[in-house]
Amino acid sequence: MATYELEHPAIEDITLTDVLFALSDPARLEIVREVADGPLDMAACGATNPDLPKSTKSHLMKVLREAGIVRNVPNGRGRLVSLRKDELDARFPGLLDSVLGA
Amino acid sequence: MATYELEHPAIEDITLTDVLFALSDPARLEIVREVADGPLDMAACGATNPDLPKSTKSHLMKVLREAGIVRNVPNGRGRLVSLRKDELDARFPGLLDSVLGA
DNA sequence: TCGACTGTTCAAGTATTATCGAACCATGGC
DNA sequence: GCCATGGTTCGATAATACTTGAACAGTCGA
Repeated sequence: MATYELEHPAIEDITLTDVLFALSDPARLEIVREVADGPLDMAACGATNPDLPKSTKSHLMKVLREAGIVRNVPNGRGRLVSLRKDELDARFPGLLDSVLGA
Repeated sequence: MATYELEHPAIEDITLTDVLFALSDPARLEIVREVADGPLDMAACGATNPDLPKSTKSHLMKVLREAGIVRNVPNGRGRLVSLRKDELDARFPGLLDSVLGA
């Protein structure tokens, strides 16, 4: 299942409210913080919630991905998660930095 | 009913996720934009939705107020709504500007 | 090729939010 | 004092969102 590409919205289709909503959940925000320093194996994300069911984590990732915040590409038998920082900065200047800096 | 003060959270009790959630709704975000230029009579807010039921508008305001985004004080027979800009800027530097600038 | 590992999707249940009418209340103007 | 104005609260219903188990699929290593 880690073989195919998942859908990612184009930058111009990303909406501010969707981004804000995705970031408004503590668990999702935590994942974003973890990924902010560089790409991470999806399995390595959410280390703070080690007992989080995988279906739940998959859903959290889906919300972040569909909001345009995160990129999620196949990587071996797993997936690699990265922040779409440059694109987000271009679309919503300063937003990500202010959220992550808080 | 416009006589008593409503509850407003202290700055230090304002959480980032609550703020982001409050701003993640288009109708609420619109109200914030309207108020960004200065205090406004509550009746004047949401001019874009003129047929919005007052109970609905009151609820939207409540979410914004409880998130710490807006101040809502009695004013004659109505209420005056204003942005808690300075406080928000102090607590989450750059956040408001990036959201409003988007 | 056969497991073990990593994730996705589906479905069902739960929980949170949104919406809006109705009842109610202060204030201001007459 | 009375009424119209502006807004809150409550209660019910509808709509979203969250959570999780189960079933399934691609990949890697032995």
